[in-house]
Amino acid sequence: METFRNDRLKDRFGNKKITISDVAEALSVSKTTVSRAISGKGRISEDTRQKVLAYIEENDYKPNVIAKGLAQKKTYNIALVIPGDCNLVDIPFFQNSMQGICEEASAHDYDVMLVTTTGNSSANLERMIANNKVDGVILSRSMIKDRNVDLLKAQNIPFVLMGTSRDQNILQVDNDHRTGCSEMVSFLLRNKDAGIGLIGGSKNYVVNRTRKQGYEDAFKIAAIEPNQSLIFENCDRSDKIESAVIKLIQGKVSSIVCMDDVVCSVVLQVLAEKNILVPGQIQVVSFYDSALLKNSRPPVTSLVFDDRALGARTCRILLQYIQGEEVEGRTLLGYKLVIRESTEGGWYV
Amino acid sequence: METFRNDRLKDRFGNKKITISDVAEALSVSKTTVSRAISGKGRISEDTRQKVLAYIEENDYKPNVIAKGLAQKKTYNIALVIPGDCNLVDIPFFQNSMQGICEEASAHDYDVMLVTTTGNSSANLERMIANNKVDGVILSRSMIKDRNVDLLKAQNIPFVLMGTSRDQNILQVDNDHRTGCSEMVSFLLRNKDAGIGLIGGSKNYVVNRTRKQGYEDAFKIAAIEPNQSLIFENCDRSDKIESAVIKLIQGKVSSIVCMDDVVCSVVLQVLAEKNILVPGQIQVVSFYDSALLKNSRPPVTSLVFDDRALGARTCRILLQYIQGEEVEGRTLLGYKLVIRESTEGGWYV
DNA sequence: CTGAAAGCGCTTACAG
DNA sequence: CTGAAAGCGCTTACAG
Repeated sequence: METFRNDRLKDRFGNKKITISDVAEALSVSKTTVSRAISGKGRISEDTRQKVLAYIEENDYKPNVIAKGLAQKKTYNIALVIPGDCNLVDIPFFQNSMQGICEEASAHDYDVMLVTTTGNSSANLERMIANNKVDGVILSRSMIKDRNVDLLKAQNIPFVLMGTSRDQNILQVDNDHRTGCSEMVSFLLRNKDAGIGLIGGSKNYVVNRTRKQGYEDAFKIAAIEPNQSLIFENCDRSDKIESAVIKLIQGKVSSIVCMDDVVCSVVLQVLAEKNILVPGQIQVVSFYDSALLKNSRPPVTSLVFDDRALGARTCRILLQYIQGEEVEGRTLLGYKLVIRESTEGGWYV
Repeated sequence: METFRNDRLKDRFGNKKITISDVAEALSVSKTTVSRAISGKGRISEDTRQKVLAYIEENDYKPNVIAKGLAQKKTYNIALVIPGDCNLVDIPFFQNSMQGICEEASAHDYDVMLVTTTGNSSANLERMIANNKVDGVILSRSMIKDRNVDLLKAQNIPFVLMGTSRDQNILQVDNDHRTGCSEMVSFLLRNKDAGIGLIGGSKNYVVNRTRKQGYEDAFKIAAIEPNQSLIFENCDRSDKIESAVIKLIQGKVSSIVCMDDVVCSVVLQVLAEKNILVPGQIQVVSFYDSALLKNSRPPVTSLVFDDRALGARTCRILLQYIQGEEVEGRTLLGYKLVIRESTEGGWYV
């Protein structure tokens, strides 16, 4: 078996990069001048500025961000905290928002450090902060009780939550799940048929509670009392979902609202096995539309959110905050209600 | 709407951190001594060493890794490159391996920077490298032609591929897909029934080609000629998968081998719609077992890999390489063949 | 065993 | 408008 050894250690000077001193020397100006030409700070004649910029461009000089950071007591890094043990339904969300975050960060010459947290330990985040490696932190979709929040507050580190919290003192950016869910349930309620079941995942996730509020809002708007026996929360395993579906079938509901796509895919399977037609006998909708449902049969009516935009927006707000700009305490992003076959049954029209 | 402004900018000294100078001064020793006590490099009396360590412990001093890095021309960061636009089936893989990478990196006091690449552009990686922000790079599951590899080679940046490449000159760590797939197909071939269909995703992914080789290996071992008309590659959309399944049903195969879980979930759906019993009429196996299939009915026989261990191992090898240690050119990690209901049909026994 | 000094590659008062 | 100098918080020859 062939082995490798890093030979770069020996000829360190093989790929030596050009520094600000080199530029200064070549141009017979001071490092100060070069620095000013680049940063745009401080007075400098347009002439020398152009001269420096031209030289830099031509010789492909890239300032060392680490050194710059040291001098400015900045790192030009932010941390993204994601749960290492999240469940399937959240994964596409993280994937997409991550990309939005990275793009936005890049655009402002920031980089993103990844922190995974397992269970309720914030050891990794603690280490990252102790090491001074980041200027701020993005927390993703949080649990009801989040230790990371406490840590960040105690250390006075700028952070924003990509998600929703009841804590008014923390910056938050989220998709408008509540309004979206309300609108979707209102759509189902348009004929005043209150036989709408709800199946949701763990109540430990704030987002599930928010969605439930949207469901309730819709009933309030329609001035209809929701039937509590049709609501099944904390269905975090497929057997729980299955038994919920069976009860809803027995209850002869006309629709089943799934709080997320994992729930939805199990619901569809169970309905298929029981030979219940969708939407013929029961309509199905999902509060979240991910790639998971892409191949579902039938395609299901769902709320769609732009997670990538969410990530980008969250990142931008953190960066603004870090730079001392004033930012909104809470930002809510839009949604789209997409009607698909799973609610196209015409029997109720 | 309430707004926020970062007040930390004003009282910078509010949360000033203790530096090596503070420690040195407090102990009436030089910074050199403190540095040596911490790093363990250079001669130092056990006495002073303990004294320094005790003080540090007590006063919670954490060296500034950025400054340390500047002095050593290191960053203590590695970059993880993941495709921003990967398809669903890869997401759980990234999620799990990511965690392994982060844990291993943490254990060696390294941190992980996230780089997402879209399409075939390596602009983000280029920026990260130009900015000197990382000591090395982990590339994840690559396409047949990967521009990042060219970039990294040209710049002479240490990197390892978490995946497989035919290029013998790049460090690679991967699950042993080939042997695993071979063993699974051998299991199906144990009764010399060659009616085994294969449905796979895009051939642009190296991993899909590797899996196919495993399939072929098994036939070779059994001295049976595979029937080319039962092999369907490049099924990257569900309609392609569906038509492949239909042809396989017409071909009266006894088994369908799915190259990944997305393929598998579509296959199961189509079989259910066509009222084909699994495993009664057709057995189904998948080459990769992710959370995606967790709720499948019936549970499917599959290869299971430890992606988290893969990530950790990949990270370790990169770190060793960066430090100048000798490492294996290629490392292959094990797998487990898990027999589940989808192949438990007794008709062929 | 220990320390003064130079240096990593930048920025930024301060002085001119 | 420009530059010398000090400084960010470390490390590391070099000398003692």
